[in-house]
Amino acid sequence: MARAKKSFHALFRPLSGEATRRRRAVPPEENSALQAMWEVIARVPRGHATTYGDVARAAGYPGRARQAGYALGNAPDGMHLPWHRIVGAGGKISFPPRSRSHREQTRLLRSEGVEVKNGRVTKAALVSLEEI
DNA sequence: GTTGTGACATTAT
DNA sequence: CATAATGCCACAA
Repeated sequence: MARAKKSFHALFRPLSGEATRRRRAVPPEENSALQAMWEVIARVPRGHATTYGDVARAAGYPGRARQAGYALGNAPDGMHLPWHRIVGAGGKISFPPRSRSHREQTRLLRSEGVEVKNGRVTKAALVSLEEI
């Protein structure tokens, strides 16, 4: 009885479906990294600001500042995140000067007592999320 | 597959 | 102060 050799594919058959990693099209609602960052952003206190890097770190993703930016840009509108409280390293507003967003962010920050000078929030306004 | 882009950060020059 | 080089990683094309 010629025992049929199992085919290569049969031997390396998918470990039951799960192995079929479905990359692509990960809806933000299922992206735990984004979720974590949204959580962090939501608790940045009024009258203060923090940085993208800080958000990423506090969310458990150190070194992924860009993802923090991505998280903000893709946050559902209904979430009402305090997006204006997130700034670049050193307190620098990350939008191009004179852009709509830049002006709006400046306005919102000032409206809650944060001093913004030359596109930067003062150091005193910056809060490390470790302290919260 | 690869490449380019980006609400970034850090370090070095 | 400014620029460049890296690192980082999801996405779109």
